[in-house]
Amino acid sequence: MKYHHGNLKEELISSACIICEADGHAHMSLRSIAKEAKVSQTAPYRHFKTKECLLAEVSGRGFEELKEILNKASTSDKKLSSKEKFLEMGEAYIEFGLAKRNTYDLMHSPTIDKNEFPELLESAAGAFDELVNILIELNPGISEKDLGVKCIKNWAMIHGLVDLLRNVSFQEDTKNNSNAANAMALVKSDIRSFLISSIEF
Amino acid sequence: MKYHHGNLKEELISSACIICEADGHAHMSLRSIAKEAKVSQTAPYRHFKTKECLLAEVSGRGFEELKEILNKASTSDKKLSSKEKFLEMGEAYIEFGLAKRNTYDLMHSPTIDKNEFPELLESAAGAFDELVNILIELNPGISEKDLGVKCIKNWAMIHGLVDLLRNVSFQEDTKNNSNAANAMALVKSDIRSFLISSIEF
DNA sequence: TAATCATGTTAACACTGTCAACATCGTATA
DNA sequence: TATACGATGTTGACAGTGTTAACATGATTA
Repeated sequence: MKYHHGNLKEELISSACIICEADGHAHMSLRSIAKEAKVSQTAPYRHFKTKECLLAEVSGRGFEELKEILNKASTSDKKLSSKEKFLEMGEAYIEFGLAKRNTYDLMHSPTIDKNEFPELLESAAGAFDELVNILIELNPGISEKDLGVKCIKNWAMIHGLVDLLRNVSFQEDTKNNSNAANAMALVKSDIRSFLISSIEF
Repeated sequence: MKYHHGNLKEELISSACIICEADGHAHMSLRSIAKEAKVSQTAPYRHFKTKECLLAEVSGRGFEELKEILNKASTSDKKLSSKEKFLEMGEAYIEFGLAKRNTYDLMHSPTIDKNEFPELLESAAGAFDELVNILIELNPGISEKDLGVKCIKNWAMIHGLVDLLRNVSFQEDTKNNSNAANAMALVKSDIRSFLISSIEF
């Protein structure tokens, strides 16, 4: 029955990560995660100035995980061409967006003002750099300007696709025959093919 | 000193639209907009079952406005080629996303479960159809499959771009020299050129 | 040993969405 | 025309939220 917890900060963060992914960051309360750590409601305030600060931490971990995933995809020991590696990265990114749905939301939520958490900007930039590296590999000698445009183009397309894949849901039972839903179903059924025809290598 | 307001529902919605755009939907309280309409805290409950229902209405208006904007861009009386019309639409979409920042957020926020508000799905699909129409114009005789892929590709790219343009902000004072920020600045400075080279007509 | 400081607790504040019970008004019907 | 009723408003209350202030505890360090 020790008064001090010992490892509270870390435990709060990892609880927050779990709750965020389970319920969405909007439904996460400081009190609930404090209770989960068997600690009083206000204990978190010894470690985080505000709720937003804790959420920023969760978001940061998300970016770190994403960066790792992208890095792993592009440096897998399978003998892949640069193009194939890029495709792997694209698929990994999409998979992350779909699997860690709520975390991905938090990472892109305006709830957290990234300008107030510069380390988030850095983490996000780190993920971007994974993209930059592979594109340089694919386009040796490309000008900085062309490289920038190419990066944005591909990033925007894939990032936008994740958003569409998640939001333009169409339920099986309801026959939603809108153009949007039909097209989306088509893409969803074979993401790899879509990427091959849509990525600008 | 009339007991009944007369036009409360409409006034609540338009107040909500204004407050959402000003403060962001997360910071909008039912009570505050009730107060603005000089009506008791619980009056909104005569017109909206929950706060989410009111927000859904706001989101719906956003989609309607977007659809109008896209339609206007593509049917302007200027003598434009189909390509140019498409570019106008792209620019208009991006402009909307940047100008009505918080409304655009709400429209894509997971706060509102679109499956619970089918009319939202319809509105969103309506905006999508504007895109479909112009692409058919540009590609007469295109197969349904190819059309779908082309639509998603362009939509995803532009939608993703909006997200990037807003989030990969770089402050002038802070010299953020990440690859991401530099590339973004480049694109931002000439969106039209970026679209020309990135849209697949 | 004593002082200090990080880290915990308790109590309280203002604010939120929401509900139940009651009040008022316009209107359809007897 | 009188009246019953449904739509629309109000009051009061509840549980839950983020946050702060004041206090308690325990480890570290002078």
